Amino acid sequence: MNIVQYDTPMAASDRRARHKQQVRREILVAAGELFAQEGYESVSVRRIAEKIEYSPAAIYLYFKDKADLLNQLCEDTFAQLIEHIEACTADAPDPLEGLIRGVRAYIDFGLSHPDQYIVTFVSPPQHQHGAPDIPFEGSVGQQCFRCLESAIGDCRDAGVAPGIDVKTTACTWWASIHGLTSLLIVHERFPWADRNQMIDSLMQTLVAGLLAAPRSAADGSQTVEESERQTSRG
Amino acid sequence: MNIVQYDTPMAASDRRARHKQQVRREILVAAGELFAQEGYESVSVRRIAEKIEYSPAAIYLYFKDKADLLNQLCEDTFAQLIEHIEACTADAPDPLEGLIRGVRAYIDFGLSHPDQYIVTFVSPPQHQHGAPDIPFEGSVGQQCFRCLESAIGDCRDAGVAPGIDVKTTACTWWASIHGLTSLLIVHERFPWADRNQMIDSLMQTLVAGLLAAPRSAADGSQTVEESERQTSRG
DNA sequence: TTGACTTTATGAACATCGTTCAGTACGATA
DNA sequence: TATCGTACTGAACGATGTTCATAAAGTCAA
Repeated sequence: MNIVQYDTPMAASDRRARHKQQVRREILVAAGELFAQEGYESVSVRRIAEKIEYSPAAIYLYFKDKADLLNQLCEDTFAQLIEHIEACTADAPDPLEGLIRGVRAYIDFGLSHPDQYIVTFVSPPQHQHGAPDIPFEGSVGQQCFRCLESAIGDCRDAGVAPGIDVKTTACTWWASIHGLTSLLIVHERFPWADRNQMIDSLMQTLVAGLLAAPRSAADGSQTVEESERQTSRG
Repeated sequence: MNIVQYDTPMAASDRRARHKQQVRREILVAAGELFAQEGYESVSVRRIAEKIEYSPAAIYLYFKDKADLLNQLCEDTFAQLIEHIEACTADAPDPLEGLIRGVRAYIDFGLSHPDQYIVTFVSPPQHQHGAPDIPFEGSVGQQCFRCLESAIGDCRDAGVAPGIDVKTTACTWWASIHGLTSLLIVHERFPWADRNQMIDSLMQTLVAGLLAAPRSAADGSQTVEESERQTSRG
């Protein structure tokens, strides 16, 4: 940090604001590292304070809550998520490839930011009784879901799966992807199959589902029974 | 409860053992209700004790931990789930139909026992760092997963998808199914597509994935790229 | 430089948490 | 009736998230 000896009044208050932002960032970084290493629940505010050599009470000058700390971290990392997905899908040769790359980017991101992923997607939103509704409209989550919707829409428009309902497909895709990501994080000790093989298998299944989707939009709901009849009795 | 006035010595100790089991059950029921209503983290041992009108310390005569309490509840849930699935799949005409019915039974169970489902599958297992591993081998959870594995194995053996790796497929199926179930429960306010349509869409996708699986076991990992090439450039 | 005012940081405290343990009450046995 | 073992409890411990009065430091007009 620079040592400024003679300030104009305005420069002084500027520097104070800058310093405040800096301390705030310092807290976030420390908290982020500890949460990632040992999990949100088992990291105390006192330990975060100790790491940055402040008193525990100081943290409450910068953040409302311990939860607020994590939420701010989530905002940060999910801005990164969108950035990451867009970077991975930018130069895809076609819509389906873009969709696939985006999904892989999502899974990778979740697995490398497990704590933030759990808080945003896995934990039930109601913390206490009478907790304020956190709005979905305009959230980073919505932005993220729209990313998936538009990627699937592009595939449909490109003729990959002309008959699908984009919203339904986006929901089930998200469900599958989230299912794998969250289970791998939460049930870490489960005797999973090989991780990459599972991701590949899921991607293959999702794509196969797209390609096998009904060619006309009308009769989507009967398809399972049709497939089943074809297979089991033919 | 019967009032027994004259016991033989053996009958007396029997009754005491029975009473102990009864209290144990009482604790589990109370804990289950509270966990379901307000979540594991925000229910204290003291509140559970208060509900059954015992002292907090009494609970530790029956359970090692607060976490142990949760684990016992999960065992119960698994047992119910297995029973439900087996009832639904018992008279299936063929393996694929059995698999499909089992999966639907799983989702239905989750959606109609949302709180138990969350406690068992969604909430991260409560262990500190360096806590002893709770063994998966021999647990009811393993039994449950084997149920899915064997259903998928039966499909493979029946020629539905000869080339698949059963374990990998079981894992990804569970991930997808769990993803949908848990998201529908946890993010209740999310603007989902029609619920039944989503379930149908997921089932269709999973079955399509099975049918499109590689016919030989060797080259599973390349299938996504193959499918994609076929679609986007043809 | 002084003195008033604002911002930043802290130590002590509060309520609550999971958990333990010495000690009590009580039914079963002899 | 006396003894023994089990079931149970009250009080306490250390740790948690959070608050608040207070102190220190910084800012700025005079």
